[in-house]
Amino acid sequence: MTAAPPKRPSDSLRDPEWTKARLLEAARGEFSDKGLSGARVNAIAAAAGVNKQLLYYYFGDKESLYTAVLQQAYEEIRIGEQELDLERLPPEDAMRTFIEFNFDYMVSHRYFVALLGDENLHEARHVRDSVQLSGLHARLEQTIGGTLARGRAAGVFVRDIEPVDLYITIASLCFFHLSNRHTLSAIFGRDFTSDTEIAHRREHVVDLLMSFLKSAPASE
Amino acid sequence: MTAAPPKRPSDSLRDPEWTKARLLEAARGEFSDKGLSGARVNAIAAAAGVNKQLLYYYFGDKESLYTAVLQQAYEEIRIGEQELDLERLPPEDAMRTFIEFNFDYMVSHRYFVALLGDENLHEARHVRDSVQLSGLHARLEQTIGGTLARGRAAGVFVRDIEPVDLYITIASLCFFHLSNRHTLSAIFGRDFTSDTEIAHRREHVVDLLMSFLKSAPASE
Amino acid sequence: MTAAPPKRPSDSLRDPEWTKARLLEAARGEFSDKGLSGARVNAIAAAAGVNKQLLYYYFGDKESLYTAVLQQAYEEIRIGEQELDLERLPPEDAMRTFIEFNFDYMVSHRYFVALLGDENLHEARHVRDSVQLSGLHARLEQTIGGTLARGRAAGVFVRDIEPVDLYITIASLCFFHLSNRHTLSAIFGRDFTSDTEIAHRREHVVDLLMSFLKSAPASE
Amino acid sequence: MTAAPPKRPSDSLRDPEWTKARLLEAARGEFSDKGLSGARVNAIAAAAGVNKQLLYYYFGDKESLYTAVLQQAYEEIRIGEQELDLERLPPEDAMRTFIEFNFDYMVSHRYFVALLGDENLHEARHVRDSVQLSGLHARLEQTIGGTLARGRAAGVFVRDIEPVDLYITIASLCFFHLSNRHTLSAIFGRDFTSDTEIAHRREHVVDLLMSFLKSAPASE
DNA sequence: AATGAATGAGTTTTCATTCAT
DNA sequence: TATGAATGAAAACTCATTCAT
Repeated sequence: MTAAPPKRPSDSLRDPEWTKARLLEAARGEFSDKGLSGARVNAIAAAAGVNKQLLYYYFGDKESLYTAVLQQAYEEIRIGEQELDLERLPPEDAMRTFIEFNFDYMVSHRYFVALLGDENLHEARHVRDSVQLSGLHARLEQTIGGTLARGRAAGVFVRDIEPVDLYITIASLCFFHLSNRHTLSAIFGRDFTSDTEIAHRREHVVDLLMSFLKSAPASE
Repeated sequence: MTAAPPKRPSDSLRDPEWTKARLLEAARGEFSDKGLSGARVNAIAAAAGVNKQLLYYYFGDKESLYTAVLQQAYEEIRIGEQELDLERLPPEDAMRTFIEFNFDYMVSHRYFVALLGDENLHEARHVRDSVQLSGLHARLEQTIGGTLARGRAAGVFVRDIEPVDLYITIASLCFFHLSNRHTLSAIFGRDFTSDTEIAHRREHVVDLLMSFLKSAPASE
Repeated sequence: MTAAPPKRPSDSLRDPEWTKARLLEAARGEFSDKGLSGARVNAIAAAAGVNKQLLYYYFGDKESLYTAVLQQAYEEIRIGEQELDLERLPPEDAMRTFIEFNFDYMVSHRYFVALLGDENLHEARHVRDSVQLSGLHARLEQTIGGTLARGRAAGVFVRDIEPVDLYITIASLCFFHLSNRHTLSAIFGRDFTSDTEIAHRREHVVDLLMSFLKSAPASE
Repeated sequence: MTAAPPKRPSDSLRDPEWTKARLLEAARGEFSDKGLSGARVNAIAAAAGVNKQLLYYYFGDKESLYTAVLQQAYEEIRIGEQELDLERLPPEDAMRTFIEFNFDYMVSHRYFVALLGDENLHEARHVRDSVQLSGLHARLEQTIGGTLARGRAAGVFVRDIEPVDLYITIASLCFFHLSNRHTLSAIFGRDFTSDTEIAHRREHVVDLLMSFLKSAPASE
């Protein structure tokens, strides 16, 4: 389940915040289903239950709405990560928690996976230059870096790896099996979306990553 | 480097095979750049240097052309894999070769990455039900399975892992850093597309995967 | 003279009912001139003096507009018939009035003749299954049947004939000389569209039908 | 059953007359099904089993082919009428035979009905000015006129009616129930195409016409 | 005589966006 | 704040016709 739906309008039909939230939610659904070009402004307005013109009134145009959706999506996951409060945990637990959070977040927020896929088709031109987002991600880098450092200090993490490199590896393993689940299912003639398959992959991913961090690099 | 461009028409302007090949090539470019909905039939015909109607004459409609492009893309990579002739190599070399081939193929065939991303947005409805593709991938599964078995028999691979699970893990690590390179670059304010970065990641991916295969699972 | 044009918009350019009526009127003209396939959506919009897209906004597509035109055409003639209020007339007058109304209606509503001709080319697929139309025609059948019965009861109509059979015969004689007037004129090298010719035929048709109804069947 | 299909090509694929005949036949089917605008040159060539370009080679363009089809259709019915050799029959028999021939011809050559309907949509511009056709129809007028005269001379026909007027009335009654059978069936919710219905109508039409010709005009 | 390849002009339809209220 | 009406530009697709062999 995604973010809680905005509260119903108390008694008036005129609740701008609620209307905007409904539009954003509808847009997120449409954009993640169809992509930026495939999405229809009509469909978004209809799904939000408001007049199409309101969308323009609040968001300017289709592309700005898309940007707003992406912005919100990134904020939500990064806030979720911060709320894990990894510093309070021993490094190994912290890392495992971080990996599992990412894995589970993608599973339960498939729209996030789809949105990012589509935004990459557009060369990320809607999120690039967002000061807000770079701030959020600087914090993310620090969190991972801190956990790694604590782990190495404690002797549980042996590998020397850059935080961003590790993040990309984690993200790869949490993201790809979902982003590409349809083609994978098609070419292997098998359904990769069952709970069992997902649980199996979760275990594999966590195992792979943790054992990597804890193992010594191959000497030569 | 992509597939070699079809031979020029010997002496005539009327060479249907060549025309179809040019259309496919142009379509591949447009579809990987813009996605199915974003692509313009006009642009494809123009890029192929032919009349727009020829596209319909040969491929029926936009969506069938898209399907043809995907089909061809899958065939090319799978043929490339088969030409590696992994059976001739000792298991460890075979596996490393397979991983490196996949990594390098994605790097040099970015359109493949983009096409698959877009096709997943459409829930793989253009490749599903392709008998041809499922045959190609059955062979792939056998190749990986064979290499794993040989490695375990020889004692170099300790992990017990399903071929398809391993394939997905490999693909994740070869694919994601490219499919999501734009958002990654945007959020971390850094360019992940330089040769140096790519080489760095290649080493990391191969290292991660090989050491995983060769390591013992965590005892409990 | 066709149906009165809808009232002009009082003071605003935004009068959806008026716009729809203008579109229907323009469509009726174009469809009856060119048929469904020959008609051009562009021409209809231009004739209605509105943007082409409005046509889609209000009617969905070309074929639905065609259906709406047919529906309206049938409604108008059947309403006209009902307004004759045949029950108030003695049966012979009623029947003559009905025949003359039909004859005159076709003459003054040539588009109706053309539309029906074209709709038959399409096997009536646009009017089939219209509940509204079958209701209207059930009433028509009753009206004719009632008049026939009254006439027989009064001894003025001798022939025993089914209402629908009679209707088809009447319609044949009122319709064909108009629907086929161009080929008739061409093959006989004569103009059948002059007022004199029409008046001559009217007399002939009424005479033929009335004398048939009043005559005894050939004994054997 | 329509005109006998042209003889198969004896041994060569190159039999221009046969090819032209197949094209005409295919065109007749397509034009009577879809009308001039609805017909597709592609479909005609495919149905004729020949290359589309041959159609242009033999007939020039779509519209000329349409004209050729109409020309042939008119010739065939008028030749059929002449072959009745009405002069050899007593006038009443001759007239009844003429009426029945027309009725039956329309029933068994529905394409003729459809073609004429469509040609009237085009204001008969494809048959107008055909010297050949006006000759054929002059003869028709004479045949009817002669039969009427013989009948009046013999005292069996009482009515004084112009040959062309009579022809139009006959044609109305033979044509309309077929040309408009789809809308009639739709609006009355009944199938007018069964053999029983057709036989019923045939009797009615012959009865109506013969009794009209033999009856005295209403005195006043 | 016959064919498959190729085309230009046009056709329906879609869609983001703006206007008027 | 909210709405339904209206639009222009462009999209996919069609189709009669011609070219080259």
